[in-house]
Amino acid sequence: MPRRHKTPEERQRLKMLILDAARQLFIERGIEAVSMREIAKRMAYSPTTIYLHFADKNDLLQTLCDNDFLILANDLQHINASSKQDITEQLRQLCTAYSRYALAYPNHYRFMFMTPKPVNSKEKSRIRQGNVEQDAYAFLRSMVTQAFEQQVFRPELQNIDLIAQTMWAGIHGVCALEISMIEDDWVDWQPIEQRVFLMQEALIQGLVRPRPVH
Amino acid sequence: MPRRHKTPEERQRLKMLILDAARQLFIERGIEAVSMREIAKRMAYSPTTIYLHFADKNDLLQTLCDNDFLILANDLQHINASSKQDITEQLRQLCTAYSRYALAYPNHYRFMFMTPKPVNSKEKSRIRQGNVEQDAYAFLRSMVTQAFEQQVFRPELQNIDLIAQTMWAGIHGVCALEISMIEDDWVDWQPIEQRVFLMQEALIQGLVRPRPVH
DNA sequence: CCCAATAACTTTACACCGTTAAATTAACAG
DNA sequence: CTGTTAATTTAACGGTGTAAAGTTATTGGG
Repeated sequence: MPRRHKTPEERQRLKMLILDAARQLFIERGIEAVSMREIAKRMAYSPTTIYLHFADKNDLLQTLCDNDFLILANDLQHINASSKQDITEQLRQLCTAYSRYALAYPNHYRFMFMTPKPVNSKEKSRIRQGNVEQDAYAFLRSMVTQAFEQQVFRPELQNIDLIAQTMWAGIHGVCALEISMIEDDWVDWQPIEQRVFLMQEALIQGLVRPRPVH
Repeated sequence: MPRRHKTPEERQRLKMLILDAARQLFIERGIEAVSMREIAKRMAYSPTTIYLHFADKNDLLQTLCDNDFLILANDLQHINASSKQDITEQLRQLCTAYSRYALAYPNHYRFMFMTPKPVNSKEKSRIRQGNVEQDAYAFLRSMVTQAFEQQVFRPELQNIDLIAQTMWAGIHGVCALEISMIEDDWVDWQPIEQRVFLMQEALIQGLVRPRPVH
């Protein structure tokens, strides 16, 4: 029973309904269970209705993802609050918070950082790039910049993006291996907390200028 | 035109034919183009013939993967040859060789280490686990063990697997981000060689006992 | 007040996919 | 020569994403 000229609020509500159904399916039964037909079934609409609000499946997933990026960025915010602590301690906390997020929502994380995406996805995103409150990379980068200005890194390290990307890659590596290989009993995996912790410490030790020995 | 009692050699040859077709498709058009039907078309058989030699698609891909694991392990072998060099230099070379492999065959790498696999895959593998010449993790682990015995690591690091897994995760992180995010222009990615190099150095610096300062 | 326009939604359809079951073919054993 | 059986194909099932066409029912304009 269609109504002509749905209000923008109603259109938004339906869009949310789609996203909610998708997210629920995503969480309950994993990413491979998320099909357009399944989403539609769950919200008691026909599959093609979804295409009135999203260009295609990827667009839908991308939108779903945007939300998760915001949640991640938001999770990181509270670190800065306790800014009495020194900057390396804050970097440590950043590593911990990031890995906690990744391991708490492995399905989301997989889609966010472990799946190649079409190139056009940036323009459509509603996240404001570079905004520290919405863009987790920007947050990391700004923290690294702070540390850099306090000259905590080894003197030969002069490229802020390179430092930030290396830290990211380190923690990402631990989380990504955990998510992909958790079922694999080929390797005698050590506890994930220990792996995160050692990576974090190794990165700090490896990148930070050694304290002068008296 | 079926022949009764195909010889084991012929059966093996057909199996190879399937694997070759799959691999070629894999390389040419990416993993999502590798469908049973496409493979069959390429080798001018019917799709169902494949199922006479492989249990299902995953079994096929797993077998394909086994080969790549062997190639990786083989790529690493020659590092030990030049064993005159000190062990940290060998660890550096291991990092470089690993990342070179990952970035040269991103599709293979994706499937090997960035895709969750069913649990039963180990039993069927023809790779001998723990064999340094066939198992890349065993190779890394043995090299870390050597280094450990020479007491090159920081004294608080006593868990060999933990050290090995952390080194792996670091390099994996760089490669995995590169492979997944290469198209992403959100982040101002620094050159991949620099990212690999800094990770490698950070890991060494972070894990290795500092030389005593005179 | 009525009717045509159109937004909202559904039905149908296409071309794929992995996989199974049944049918077909042809070489061999007796 | 014939029945058996291995090798292979055809047909089919239930799934996928998505495009095109069809169906309503409300609404703005004459």
